[in-house]
Amino acid sequence: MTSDTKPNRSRRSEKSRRAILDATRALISEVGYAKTSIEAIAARAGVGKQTIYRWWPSKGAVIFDSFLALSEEAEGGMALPDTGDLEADLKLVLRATAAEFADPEFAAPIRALGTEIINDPELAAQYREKLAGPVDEAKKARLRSGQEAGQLAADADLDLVLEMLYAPLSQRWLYRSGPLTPEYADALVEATLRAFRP
Amino acid sequence: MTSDTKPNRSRRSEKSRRAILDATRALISEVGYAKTSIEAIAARAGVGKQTIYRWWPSKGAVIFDSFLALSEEAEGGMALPDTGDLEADLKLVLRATAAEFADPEFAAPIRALGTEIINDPELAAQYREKLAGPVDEAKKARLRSGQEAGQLAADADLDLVLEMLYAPLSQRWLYRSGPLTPEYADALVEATLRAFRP
DNA sequence: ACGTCAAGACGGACCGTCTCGTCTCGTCTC
DNA sequence: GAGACGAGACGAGACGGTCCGTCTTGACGT
Repeated sequence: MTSDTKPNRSRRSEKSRRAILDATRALISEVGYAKTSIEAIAARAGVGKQTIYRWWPSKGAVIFDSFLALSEEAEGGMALPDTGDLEADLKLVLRATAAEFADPEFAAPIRALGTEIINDPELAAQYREKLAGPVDEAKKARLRSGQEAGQLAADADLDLVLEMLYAPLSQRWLYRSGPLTPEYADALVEATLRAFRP
Repeated sequence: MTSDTKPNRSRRSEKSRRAILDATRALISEVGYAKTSIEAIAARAGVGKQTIYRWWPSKGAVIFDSFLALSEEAEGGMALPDTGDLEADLKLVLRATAAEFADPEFAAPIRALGTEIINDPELAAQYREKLAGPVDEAKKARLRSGQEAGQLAADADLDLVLEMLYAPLSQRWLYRSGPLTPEYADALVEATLRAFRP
């Protein structure tokens, strides 16, 4: 009855897939999230609309995949610095994160992704699993190392530590409620470590 | 709802204004943000579309005003509890906030507003000034009282304290990255107070 | 009389679906 | 192997929808 034949992955055109993902990223950073339409992506990629609808269920999924592809390219830079000084390492990382957020080139796509995630629980789950998850694990690994070195309370809830470190930064950026200075990043690290010191 | 030179404000129909704002809130909590269109609002409110476009510049502005009206009604309940025990008071408030977020009736409109704010800097500024600002001031007043009672470091940056208290909660809810239990709210308060204790 | 009002027509942008005819494949036959 | 065949993905774009933001109409209130 259901002639809902699923597409055959092995016959998929890698060229079209890349073109669509590249066009998506280009359009988002050029004209912004709101004005990026499926039609525009298809035209830019030199692709039929059906080729997009065949492989992705929604605009959010396309945006998500264009991100996933980007992060997979930069897989190597996943390891966080571990000089033995947790506070110094965290300050370095949080300052870098703050600087990234300040760059419009990075900011626009992340806002686009955030917008989709807020209104699509399924996409949110995928985001946590495939993008945020691995990064958070790397961060928690560094915290655990600090824990073993006695720079963090042994019973500290690492998920909570992570949230207290990053959530204020994310929120300040997302809602544009304040400046993202290196001093702010430092204050965040200092306060969080004070809360969870051994 | 900013600078309207052309239309004559004194002739504006209060009945239509209320009907539009009420219909907006009703639609958002019924069918969700994405499916709430200006046309649907006009039909629901029994109002011509032009009456909306005459007084509001965008869908985001209508949504924002429907919120503003709501918060102005509940102006009285702005004062936070002050029993003298800062930790207990904060736990009470954060638990209540967590419970509010868990209620779909509240959640949907706040997500809608958040979506608009992320992609509209001007709306974000208005949000901070007219909605978040006063609430944050009330919260900071309670923190200041705790500071004077010696329950918080005298040199604590109250903006930072506020962010460390609320941002993790907001982020967890916005991205659905974890449960919002009373225990979580308590842990957040305890960790934050530990970071800023005298 | 004037300006706002409800109602809705209008052109335009995109949506998601649906053909087209073309271009790749793997398979089957000789 | 070589050529014919068929399944299915492809680019292109027409189609009926929804919603946008503007514009027109006639009723109503002051």
